[in-house]
Amino acid sequence: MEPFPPPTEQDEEEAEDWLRPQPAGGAGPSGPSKPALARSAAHRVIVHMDLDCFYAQVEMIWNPELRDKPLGVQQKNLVVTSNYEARKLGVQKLMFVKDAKEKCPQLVLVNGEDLTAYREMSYKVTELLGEFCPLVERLGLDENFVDVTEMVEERLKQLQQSACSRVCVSGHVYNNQAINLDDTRHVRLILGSQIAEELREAVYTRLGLTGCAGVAANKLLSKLVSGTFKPNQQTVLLPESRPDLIRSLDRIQKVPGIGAKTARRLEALGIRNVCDVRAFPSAALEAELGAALAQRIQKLSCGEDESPVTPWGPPQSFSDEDSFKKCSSEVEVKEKIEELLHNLLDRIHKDGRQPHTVRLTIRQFSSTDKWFNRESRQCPIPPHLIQKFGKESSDILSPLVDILLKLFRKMIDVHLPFHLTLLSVCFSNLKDLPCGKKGSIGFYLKQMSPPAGSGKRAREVEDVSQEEGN
DNA sequence: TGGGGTTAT
DNA sequence: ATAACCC
Repeated sequence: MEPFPPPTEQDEEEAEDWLRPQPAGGAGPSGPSKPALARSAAHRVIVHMDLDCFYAQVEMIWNPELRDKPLGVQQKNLVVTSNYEARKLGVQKLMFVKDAKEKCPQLVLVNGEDLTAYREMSYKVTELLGEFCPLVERLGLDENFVDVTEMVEERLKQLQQSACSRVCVSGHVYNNQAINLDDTRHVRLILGSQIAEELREAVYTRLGLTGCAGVAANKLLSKLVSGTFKPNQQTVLLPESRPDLIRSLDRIQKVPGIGAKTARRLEALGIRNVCDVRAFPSAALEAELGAALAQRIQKLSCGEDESPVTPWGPPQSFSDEDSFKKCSSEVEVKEKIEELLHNLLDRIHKDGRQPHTVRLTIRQFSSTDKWFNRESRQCPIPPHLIQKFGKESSDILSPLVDILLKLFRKMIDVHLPFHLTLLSVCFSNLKDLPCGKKGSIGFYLKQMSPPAGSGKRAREVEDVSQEEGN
């Protein structure tokens, strides 16, 4: 499936992850194969792209009148994102609506609980990046990693042939470090910064979105460096500045891959920052966390990350959820499930593949342990129902509701009182249609354009005080 | 704290 | 099925 160069001696040591065939997305080196050159690339060049306040940007594209106003995107009682106008006035991410309104009474809020528009725009970005280079990995809706090593190697070759060595960095250099053009690692990263600039430019001119980029030798470093200059700028990290970037992580949880749980366990060991991790005896750390996690953490703390950029293509699951103050009767549960299913069936229909598994997730109220008391049950979808996903026949709906209510009763004894605060339905184990042919690659494109003059989306939220549920 | 996603166990 | 991670 992949033009894989025959192995040589030097291959043994230098074979890097990105050289291996990728699982999905039709990824592979394009153009003429040049084995010797590709293999000599001991260094990868990775771009991390991070769109600026993504939800707010999408809203401003849909409704340009919002552009010069302080804007917040609201989900339930939270302002999950705000534009820079609002941030200047003190409205930060994940602020309570109440606090945000206090800080900034002129704040305009739009409801962002329906992610459809964001999701569609997000895939357009990933797809656009995929036009430049096949190795694009998504992280959430607003971030992408791009492995531009191959592009850099091509440009490096051209540069070396053209005898004129005028290369100029695009954007910032981390720490303002001096560039050494005799160091090919520097030159590669500079070429990477030029590519990053082109990617950002394309995303802006074709989709109207601004964002930041970081350029470095692996995913971890590119992600860390991309945030150094914040709205709509980019930064490249040269190898000599790597220790500085790593040291700037004052708290261990800022290392991507180390979340709340491990951070707390590490803190119990007296480990607060990256330097502490490295100073800590490996054996003791492995005894505490297990070998796999301990070794990963120590690598990350040194800025080492060999994980490849892995394109996923279309999503591997579709889910829809809703949270609320209270849901305590089976009838309400059924209504909520029907709502969730409507949205999901539509999305699955547009996708074209068929799910083979359904899952229901609930969250029960508990005053202690405020969040994260979720449980779920899943089951295979009966084959005769699977067939019906392609058709628009709405008689899939009630059998699915029945299945989901059975799953619900596995978790909740409906004769006893209950108090739910969240319901979620997830379809997974997606498979292409048996007929084949059309379902190939390309991966995802929906037709949707901003409503031009057709009025605002009626999504503005005037009154925040309304409650859901009973 | 939302409304999603992923992988590892 | 859960638990961890990411946004």
